[in-house]
Amino acid sequence: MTLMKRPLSKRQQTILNYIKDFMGKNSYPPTVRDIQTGCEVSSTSVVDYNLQILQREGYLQRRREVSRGIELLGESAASTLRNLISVPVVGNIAAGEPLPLVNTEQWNDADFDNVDLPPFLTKGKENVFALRVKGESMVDALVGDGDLVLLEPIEQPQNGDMVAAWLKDREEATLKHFFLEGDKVKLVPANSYMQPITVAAANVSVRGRVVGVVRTM
Amino acid sequence: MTLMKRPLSKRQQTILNYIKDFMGKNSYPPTVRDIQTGCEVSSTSVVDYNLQILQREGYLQRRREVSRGIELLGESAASTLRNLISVPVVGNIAAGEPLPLVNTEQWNDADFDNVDLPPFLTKGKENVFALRVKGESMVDALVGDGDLVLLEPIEQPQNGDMVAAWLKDREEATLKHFFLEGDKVKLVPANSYMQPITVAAANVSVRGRVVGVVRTM
DNA sequence: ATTGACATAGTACACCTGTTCTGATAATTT
DNA sequence: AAATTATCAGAACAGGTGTACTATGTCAAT
Repeated sequence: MTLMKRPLSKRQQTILNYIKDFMGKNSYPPTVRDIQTGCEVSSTSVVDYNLQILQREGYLQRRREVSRGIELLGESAASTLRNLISVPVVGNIAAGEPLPLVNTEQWNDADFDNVDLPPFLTKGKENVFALRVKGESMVDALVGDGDLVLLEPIEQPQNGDMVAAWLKDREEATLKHFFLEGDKVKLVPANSYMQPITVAAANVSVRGRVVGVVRTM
Repeated sequence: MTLMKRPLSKRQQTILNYIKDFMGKNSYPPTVRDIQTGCEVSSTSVVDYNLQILQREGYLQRRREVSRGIELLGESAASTLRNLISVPVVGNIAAGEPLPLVNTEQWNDADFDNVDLPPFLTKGKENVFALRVKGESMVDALVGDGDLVLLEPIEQPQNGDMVAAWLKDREEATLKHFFLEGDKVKLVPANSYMQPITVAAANVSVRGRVVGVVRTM
């Protein structure tokens, strides 16, 4: 979830996300030197310096006298749960805004805000990512402003998959059921009150298969 | 299903319980010397010796090369999961089907299917329950067939809350934003393309406030 | 009594790890 | 430009921490 405290520097954000990721995987907190190498910092003192700031800003608690004495606070603490999958929110999805390209291999979770979800919401997949919906343009997919769409990176969607696609000529992002019909693609809304559209296959750039939607109020 | 393990000695039981307790309180595992003093053992080697046995018997996993490299396994790990909230799916919500009454106090989670959700989806509340949506009648709330609606039991909704309500005369369940206007209730859909309705307050039976929606595909 | 597996003590060592110190660089303010 | 603050780099120290080693005690089976 998006943090709304005083803005953290990029390095502080990276460190915080690294700690979350580490604790999710290892059940014990990282050492200063774990963070140093994991975040590619050149000195332990820099880690210590930024940990002090993260503590002062209330993101974590330290027990200076003991090793690995880091405790995450607030929302950050959720990621200490085992079996949860940390999903990076890599960008927004809106009608006029291009869909961000996701490179599953090279992205670093530490660079994004993360949400921690149970496996049944991510199909157990490790490489699921999320997009935040801006605006009301996805209502025909039963998705509203502020919702989180969970996507599995996919190249070749199956007919019937709900996909996130970029329509090049319309300059529009959309969430619809995908059907390949010859050299055309038929896109069917999730909301049966809306009408399907058919466009040239070359005009459609699929970015991922929708595996879930999450909304909080 | 439970594997018949070899019985643990009193000291091993003590150590195992100490580790659980420690991790529950501190969010990081104890050191060998923490265990030594905490369990009143006279030597670190004795702790090490018993930890080897606990590992061999499958109660925990050790990362010998790192400090505090203890991970609880099996049932022992349950205490690490304490932050996940188990939400019972107490029934369905559909246009013609009455909303099930939920008695927060007496229900037994074991009687229902449960989903385990991270706190950010349940507002951290312990008594959230879920309803499975049947049919397409909730599309004006951006909720489709099969979706899971998360509800917090509530008696007196605030104006603007999204609530699950039963309209007595129409015999219809619905999800809408609630506004009390004198002796009437105005119900506004989440989907701005749909129209609000206004009904007599006595005709509306509110069952809970919607805190989230979850959809998997 | 002897043996051998199990369990416990005490001690010491080597590496892990948090911390501190000094200094340098970058960004921002005066 | 000068001053101030924020951030980073490198190195070194001190105590924390896992582990190894040896010795002792317990107890049942032989």
